[in-house]
Amino acid sequence: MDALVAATGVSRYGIYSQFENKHGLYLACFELYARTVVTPAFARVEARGAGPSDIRAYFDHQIEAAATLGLPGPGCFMANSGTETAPHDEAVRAIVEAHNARLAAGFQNALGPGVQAARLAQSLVVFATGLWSLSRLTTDSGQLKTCVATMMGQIERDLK
Amino acid sequence: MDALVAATGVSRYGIYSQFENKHGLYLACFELYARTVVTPAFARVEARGAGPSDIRAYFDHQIEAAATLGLPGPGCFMANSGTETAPHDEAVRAIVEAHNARLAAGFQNALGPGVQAARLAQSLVVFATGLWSLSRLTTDSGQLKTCVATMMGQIERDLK
DNA sequence: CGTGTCGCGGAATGATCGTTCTGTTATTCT
DNA sequence: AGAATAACAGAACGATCATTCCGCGACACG
Repeated sequence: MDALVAATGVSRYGIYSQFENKHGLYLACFELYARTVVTPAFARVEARGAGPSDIRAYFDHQIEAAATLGLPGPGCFMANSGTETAPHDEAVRAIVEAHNARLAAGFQNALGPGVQAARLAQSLVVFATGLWSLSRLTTDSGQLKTCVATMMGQIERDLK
Repeated sequence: MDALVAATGVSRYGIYSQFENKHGLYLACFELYARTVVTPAFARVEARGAGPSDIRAYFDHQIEAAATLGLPGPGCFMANSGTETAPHDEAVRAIVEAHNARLAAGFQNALGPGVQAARLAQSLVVFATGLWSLSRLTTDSGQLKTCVATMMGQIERDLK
């Protein structure tokens, strides 16, 4: 909380008058993150008429952004919370699972209908989770991009 | 530390006489985990003459074991530490990166030589990281197995 | 101009946690 | 058997952290 006060310039009083406690603030962060980070980045994948190339662009753009801010980076707030706090916090678990379901739906939107596309979409959620996790360790954005290219190349080949 | 004393039956004195401090104990856990968990589970992938089916068996067996102990489970100690502590702890970062390199080498051993196999192996590391992360959230082992089947199906098709 | 309210900085509070210390018991060696 | 060592349980200490409290200043409004 001290770090938060120092970084934001908001007083403890101000924070505790807006949020019940630290946990409430934490939960509020998910909504903000989903609206200001996930939605803009994922919009093209969720748009009508999206295709596999939009998935590829989504990954590449996110990697590029992370590389610009400096790798290893903070990764994805949703993915981090999924491994760190979700197992001990039912509210967080529900949020992260809803987020993963959103990702799966978005991927399937871009991959087209069919059971095989659904399976691929689910696998892409797994892949994305691992990718953001690795982005917290590696300094090499090229390695991440290669993985995306490999994965997407397989998927595009598979869809034909 | 209290939980550790209660769970192991070892006294604080005993713990602190074997390890310098909590961090030293934590680092020692990685060696134990690698030797008693990773090595036995991953042996068939690393063995000479291994093939893609051994990778598939490795994943399926790990999922089965996790489901037996109860899903959502603890996931993988290496993967968890990679997202949680490695970013703030250089020693942990080195350990987890070495582990990931080991995984990549093992996967490539089972996929055969060639630059494409190397790329697939790297993507499998990403996939595995995401898979253990998801195993901390889901209660459905079938979902995890489906992802493995999808991923391995693609890879085996690609190698031909 | 005075009064009341709001928000602030920062000190107090209470809990938790890693680590150390103390008195006691078990064990080993002579 | 007796002395010395080792190991233990649990109390004590110091630090950190979330949360609350308090005194002060700024601003609004009568």
